Amino acid sequence: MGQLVNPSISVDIVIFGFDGLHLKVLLVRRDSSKVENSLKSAQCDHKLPGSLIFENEDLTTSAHRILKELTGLSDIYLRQLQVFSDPNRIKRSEDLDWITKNYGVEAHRIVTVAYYSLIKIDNSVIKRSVEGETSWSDVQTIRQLAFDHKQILLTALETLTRQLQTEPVAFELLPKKFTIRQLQNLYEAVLGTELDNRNFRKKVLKFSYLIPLEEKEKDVAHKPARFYRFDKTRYLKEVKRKYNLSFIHS
Amino acid sequence: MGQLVNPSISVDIVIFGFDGLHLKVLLVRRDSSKVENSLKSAQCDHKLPGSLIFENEDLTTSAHRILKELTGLSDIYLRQLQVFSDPNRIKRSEDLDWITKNYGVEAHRIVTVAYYSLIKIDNSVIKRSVEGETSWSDVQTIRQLAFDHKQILLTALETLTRQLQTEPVAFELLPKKFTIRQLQNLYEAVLGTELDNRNFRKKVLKFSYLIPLEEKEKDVAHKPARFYRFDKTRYLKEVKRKYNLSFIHS
DNA sequence: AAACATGTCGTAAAATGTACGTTTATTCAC
DNA sequence: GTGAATAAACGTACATTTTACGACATGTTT
Repeated sequence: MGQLVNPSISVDIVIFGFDGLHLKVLLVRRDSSKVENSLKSAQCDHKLPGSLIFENEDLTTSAHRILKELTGLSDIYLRQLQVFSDPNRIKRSEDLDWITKNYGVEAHRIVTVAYYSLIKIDNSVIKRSVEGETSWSDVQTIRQLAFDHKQILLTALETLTRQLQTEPVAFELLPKKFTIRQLQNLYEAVLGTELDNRNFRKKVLKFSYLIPLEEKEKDVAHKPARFYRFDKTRYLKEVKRKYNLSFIHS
Repeated sequence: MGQLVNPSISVDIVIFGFDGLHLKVLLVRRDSSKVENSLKSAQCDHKLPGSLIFENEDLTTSAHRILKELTGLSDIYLRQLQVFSDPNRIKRSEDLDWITKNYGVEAHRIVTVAYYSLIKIDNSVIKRSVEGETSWSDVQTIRQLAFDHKQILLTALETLTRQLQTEPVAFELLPKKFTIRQLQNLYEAVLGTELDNRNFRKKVLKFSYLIPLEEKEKDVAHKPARFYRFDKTRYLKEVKRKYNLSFIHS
């Protein structure tokens, strides 16, 4: 039996945000000053926020802790994505150096548990984390990421695309008050398609959990749009109702 | 920083099978003879097949290895489910004893990566694994499992239910040649509903990837049903076609 | 031959999706 | 002010899919 030392475990989080037009992801710029033979290519020094796990705690708790450190918030949408465990996922010497410098550990192998998280982009995110400067990047323009983080991002994107069509996660990315147009822009940005506004309205306005507010847009050069909010309680009721009905039909 | 020893990592697999009427899951009976203060409750000594991971390999590879040991097959449907990492998920002294005896390791904490797998139940499964006797159990009748394996099973069931409605995974559970009735029985067993046979037929027979065969049932007390097979290539073509079309519509 | 279970065909109503025309409220340029 | 521009909001006709269920065919058991 090839009894080796246990791998280290890390948590990495794909944090999505939406600025009204484009889907964004929160990245950390790796601080090259810490590493001796500093990172060469300027394109390659961004990574997903994350951390090696030393604490004796549930990994979801660790992920929430990382989110709290970055945003100050603790009630953020978070979901486990997948484990990335390729033994060779971190093998480049500059990557290993960075880990040693940053965490003070000689890790021979790191298995990472990827999470993805949806936040309202207006929630203040700190400019500087323990890992380096943070910034929002447009998902479409990202070419390279450190380690296997590009692959993790792609997996997260797939999951988001699928989930957006089956669960009401869009509202995690929008402000509390939003217009139908904003909702549509989000769907168009993530799905990469144009949608017919008239049919989109008809569809979403049927949902009992989209509550129209009295408030309307201001200072726009057209008929001002009504604001709506998402009512989670009503959503759960509607889901339950559908679920019950499905047992009546033959 | 609470620098502790890295947790051990295990892989546990929920292996589903279908006997024509009921959804089954492959369980291992824990060998109590190995443990000094042997397991008391007879209901509690079943677990999911799995293994602690010592090898320096991708966890999916480990899962495939475990499946190969159990079934002799290597082309089995396998999918990562989720990580279970509660620090207290394994704390009972008899559980820790069993691990020590079975793996020769004093594990202080085990993080497990759960997989789920779908197999044709007629594929021979070995009677005795390194962990103990194996047997198929009816999913509906399972009350308790060792560790947090009941929770893992429930998560797998949820995933299977959802996946059955969006992807053609049913065919992984059925024999290569199957009747529409068998397919319907599977859906009814997993979804827990009765379906209208006439509408079910209409729906599935529209799929181009369900290929009718010449062969029919024999020795049945009614009109013998035609056999069908699943054509994966055609399925992929049909998916691609739909995907392309979705970009034509506005 | 009757009873039975299931396969097979068909059809009408309901629900949902698609395409697209029209009206309304606001700002801005003049 | 007046009209153009803009996007919200409303409406309508048609196509497609889903659901419910009637009627009949087929092969086996008793």
